[in-house]
Amino acid sequence: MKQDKNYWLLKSEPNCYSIDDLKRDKKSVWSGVRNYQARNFIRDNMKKGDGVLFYHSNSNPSEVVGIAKILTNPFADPTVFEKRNEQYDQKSTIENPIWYAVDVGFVKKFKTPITLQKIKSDNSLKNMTVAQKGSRLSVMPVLQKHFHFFENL
DNA sequence: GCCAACGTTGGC
DNA sequence: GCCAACGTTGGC
Repeated sequence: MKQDKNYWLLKSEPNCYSIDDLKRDKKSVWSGVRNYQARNFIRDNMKKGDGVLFYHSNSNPSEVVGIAKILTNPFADPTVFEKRNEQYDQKSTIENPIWYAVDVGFVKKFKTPITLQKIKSDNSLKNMTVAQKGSRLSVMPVLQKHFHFFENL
């Protein structure tokens, strides 16, 4: 695993879990990811101390609303073991998990969010993965230079 | 292993 | 609500 700090964009639907929820809770378990590509990012590259852009998807408008940070290294997604969860029956164990989660901590909420439209129209931001057509991943890597733009807002 | 059918995501 | 862009499922 690389030593350098990595940066991520995490999507959440605000009516499900918003930046205000994270601000209130201070931290939250980022669980329930059931996409293999997103899983691989979490499992293989995400680690304690990484930076996070918090993004509201399916929103009006969709936008980056704040900064968060990764508080833990990846661990077995606990929602897999909930009996009423449809994932309960699969062969995911603590020793050999299929799905992973991390703890995410609140850092700050922007006074003015950066809309997807703004990202797409900004020459230095428009090549971000989130601005690309058809990108549906809920977890995606972010370049350091892009993270710094948001961090310095 | 191919691929059609179906389900989901998410911008608009 | 529409639909493009995926991902998943299952018959063959």
